[in-house]
Amino acid sequence: MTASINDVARAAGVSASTVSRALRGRAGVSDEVRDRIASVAAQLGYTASRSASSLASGRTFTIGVVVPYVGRWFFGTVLDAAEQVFSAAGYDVLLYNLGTPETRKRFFAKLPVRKRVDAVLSLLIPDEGESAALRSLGVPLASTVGGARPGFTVVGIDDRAGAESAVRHLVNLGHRRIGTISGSSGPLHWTTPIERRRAYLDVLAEAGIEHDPALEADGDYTLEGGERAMTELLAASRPPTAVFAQSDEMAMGALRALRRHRLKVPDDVSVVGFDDHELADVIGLTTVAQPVAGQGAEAARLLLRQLDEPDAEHPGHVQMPIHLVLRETTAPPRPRGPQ
Amino acid sequence: MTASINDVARAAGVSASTVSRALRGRAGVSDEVRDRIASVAAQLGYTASRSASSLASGRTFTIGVVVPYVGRWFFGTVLDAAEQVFSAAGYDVLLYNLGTPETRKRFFAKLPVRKRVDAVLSLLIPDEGESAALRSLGVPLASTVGGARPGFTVVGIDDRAGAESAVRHLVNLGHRRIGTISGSSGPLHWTTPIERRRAYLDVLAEAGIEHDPALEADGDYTLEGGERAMTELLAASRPPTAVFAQSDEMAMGALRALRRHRLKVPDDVSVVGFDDHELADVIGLTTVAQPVAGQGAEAARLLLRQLDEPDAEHPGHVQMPIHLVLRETTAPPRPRGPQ
DNA sequence: CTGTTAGCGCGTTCAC
DNA sequence: GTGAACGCGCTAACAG
Repeated sequence: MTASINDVARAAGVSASTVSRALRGRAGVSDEVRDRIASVAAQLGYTASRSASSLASGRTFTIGVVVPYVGRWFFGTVLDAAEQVFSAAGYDVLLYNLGTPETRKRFFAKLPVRKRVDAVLSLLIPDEGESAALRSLGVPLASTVGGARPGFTVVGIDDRAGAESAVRHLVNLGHRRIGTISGSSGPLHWTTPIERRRAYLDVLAEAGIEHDPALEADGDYTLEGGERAMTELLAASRPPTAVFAQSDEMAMGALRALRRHRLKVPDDVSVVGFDDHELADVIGLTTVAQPVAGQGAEAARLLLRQLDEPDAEHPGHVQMPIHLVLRETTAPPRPRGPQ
Repeated sequence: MTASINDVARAAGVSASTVSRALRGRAGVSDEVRDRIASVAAQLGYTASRSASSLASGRTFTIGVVVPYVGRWFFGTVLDAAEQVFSAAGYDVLLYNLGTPETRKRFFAKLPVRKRVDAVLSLLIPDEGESAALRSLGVPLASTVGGARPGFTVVGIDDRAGAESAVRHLVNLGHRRIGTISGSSGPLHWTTPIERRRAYLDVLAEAGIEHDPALEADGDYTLEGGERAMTELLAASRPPTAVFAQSDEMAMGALRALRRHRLKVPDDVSVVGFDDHELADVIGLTTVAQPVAGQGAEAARLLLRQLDEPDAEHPGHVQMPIHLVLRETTAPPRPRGPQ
């Protein structure tokens, strides 16, 4: 078996409490004894049992991170950044991947994080019941998605402004028939698609362009969905000359659909995405860049700060900067040929 | 505070041990009592403290997963699949993201998973010392990368055969100047790049093509690295007409470099990748497909089986199938113009 | 079928 | 500065 605190105490000729104090850097241990204990512990390969110490102290030094799909670039990147911040501070990360409705339901029903974590970072937007469940844990909560909500520290972006800059860019290029590929809102309090869509409608209205429902399609935030949605848009009686895809992955799907239809980008159709996906640059995709890793790191930092200073004031909502990145998938509309 | 087992016991009019037995579905509790306890527990929102129960039972119901970069598609996808298998079986996942040398060193020095996990899945290839450290944990070990090694259940692919099929494809198309973009082997026992490179050399030799060191470049397994490597290859006195990139991300970088050099793919240069990245299809990249999620799920299943049947025989090495996917980045070399 | 008794390994009072 | 005693919440072995 692995060494316990008593093994170390015996080998060092002291009591277990002294070992505990010494190893955790608490005051009240002479330097000589402290050194002796440290060397004995190292020699025995001793590590305090997390189960035992959290049982005794009530702290777990563990953060629960809840993610819809770790495999997707966006979430993987946020998680990566957050994990680095947590582990640098000595916290472990318990990961919950809640991609399917069943796993999600099971998670919120059983709340396996109860009594296991000191805080929770949610990369998914909980609905009312799920929010309440998380709040019932009684630990600090943070999120990198969705709008401000009670009990959570939310680090996000201004979805509205981002989407506006994308659509306005298309308008400024001279496009009048501008389509959009949205993410399904689903049954959740997922405000992002709502905000981005509203921005789309607002900019059209502002430019005096009448909204045509045939120019909206749902891309489900996936590549395949984006492809399907673009195909739908192309089937309209008067297809769009430009498309605002509300995520880069859907934009990539749209590009694939366009290629299959032998349409040239940006000559025949312009495409703007949202996110600045790692591969957006490879593809030359014009997009709204948001600091994905930055949001994960910032949310993690804010969570740690709440753990350190439980009584201080903490911001409920932080917005990170965004900007439009012009690349090669947008251009003025082709001069009208014979209609 | 949250309810403890004693609160439930008191409210249900039974002892704590009966509650424990009832809630874990152990035999020896009458149906009537079991139901009563279940409803009381639900009402009180009781969940057993994992710290306490693992302290008492010695089991943690937690799996440690060690990953080099969660943000990269390959690892994110493997992790996603593995996590689903683990959580379906009632296990939690402790994630360790070891991207930088410092975090990696710290992890193996302190081994925070000690006494915290029932098993470890490693998505990185540990060197000798790191392997020994993991073995010292005394728990089942599995990995989805690298070759067979003692103490680990390894789920992998035949890197050699995969790389051979890629290079042979280029040879069969008629290419004679075939370059390769390799992943740096680094200081680790990372056999993948070695195997893939050897396959490259073997196929060239087999085809009677002399090996030209100027046609090899290191792409560091990243997009940017792939771009740099391709740029290097293009600077050779006689650049390649085809390139085997040892990962799709490097292949995408190569494509970007080629576009910047105004070279057409596959007309001027053919490119083959390795992995079948999610976006390979969007880009039309010819590549060697490997079941990425499949490897994660299989490794997870094998680990769980070891946990269930510690004394049974367990396979040390499993190989998953691979196959070449022909898309649009490969074609016969352009007929020689005036040299 | 159920209750009682001991720990699991540590942190945290208190004394000394 | 150090040690002894207690308890964190639960499971396991033993009675009955």
